[in-house]
Amino acid sequence: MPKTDVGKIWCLNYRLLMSVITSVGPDITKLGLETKELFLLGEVDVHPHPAELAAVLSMPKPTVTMYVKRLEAAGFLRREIDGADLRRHRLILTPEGRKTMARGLALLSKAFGARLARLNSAQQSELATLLEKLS
Amino acid sequence: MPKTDVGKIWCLNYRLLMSVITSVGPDITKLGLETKELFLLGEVDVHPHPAELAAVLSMPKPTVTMYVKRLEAAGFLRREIDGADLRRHRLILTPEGRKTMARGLALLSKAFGARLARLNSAQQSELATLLEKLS
DNA sequence: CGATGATAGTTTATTATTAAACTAATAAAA
DNA sequence: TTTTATTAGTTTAATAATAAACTATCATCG
Repeated sequence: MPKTDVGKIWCLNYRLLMSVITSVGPDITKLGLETKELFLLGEVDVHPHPAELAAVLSMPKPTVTMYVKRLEAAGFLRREIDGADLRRHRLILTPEGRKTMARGLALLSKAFGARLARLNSAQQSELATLLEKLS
Repeated sequence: MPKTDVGKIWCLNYRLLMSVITSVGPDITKLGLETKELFLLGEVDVHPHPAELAAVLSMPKPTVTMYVKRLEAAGFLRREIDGADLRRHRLILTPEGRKTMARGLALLSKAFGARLARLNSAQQSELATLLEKLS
């Protein structure tokens, strides 16, 4: 069996993601946030501190600052100062933010699902399993 | 078996790609190009026209214009006017560009390969096949 | 305790990206 | 053949993202 071309898998995967993002972008924007802001919202429950978010999402800290500022202004999240460490800000999704996040992720799932529809059911499960192992 | 959470898998996959990109970024920069410029170089053989590249890579056309300009200035590719259609520019990798592309993709493969190593050889082939159908 | 180094988050100044408008060439239709 | 509509690529003008430098707080060590 020929050795798998890692670079090729990489490029395919990259293109897939970018194309899904591009296709849902406009619909997500209609919800009142940008795609990357949606990703951030999606991680807030698990990683409520900006520094963690920057690390998990591979974003520079100032980028997180800016997104958080916008998301807060839009009423999707609020911040509390962490009593135990006055430097840290604990981010909390508002009910509105949670609702919007769910809608956004649903759009994303739908778009990704549309691609997935090219595969039969068994292949979809297989792909899910493989990607899960990689993450 | 529970129904797979498409959105969750998608987010995991997204984070995987971003984290790989971020980790190799500095090394790729040392080769004299940016990560996204490398992706572009990698598609030039198959899609030699800027408009196609924009579509395939989900990039706006002006972004391609700018990257091409830089890559040409750096000596990694050159352009010819397509005789059959004077609007179109055919992009061609220079030997130097091809060498640099190979090096960059090797860096990417190495970083991604570390993750991919969690799959056995058959699973890697399977993943490649599935992603190809999705792209 | 102080002092020194590290961390959280922000601000500022710069660079990167892109939407909108444009030129030039082709294709299609009248 | 002249419109008219499309397509390829670029330029310009504006926005988005980020590196570098900063403030404030915490942690460690003498």
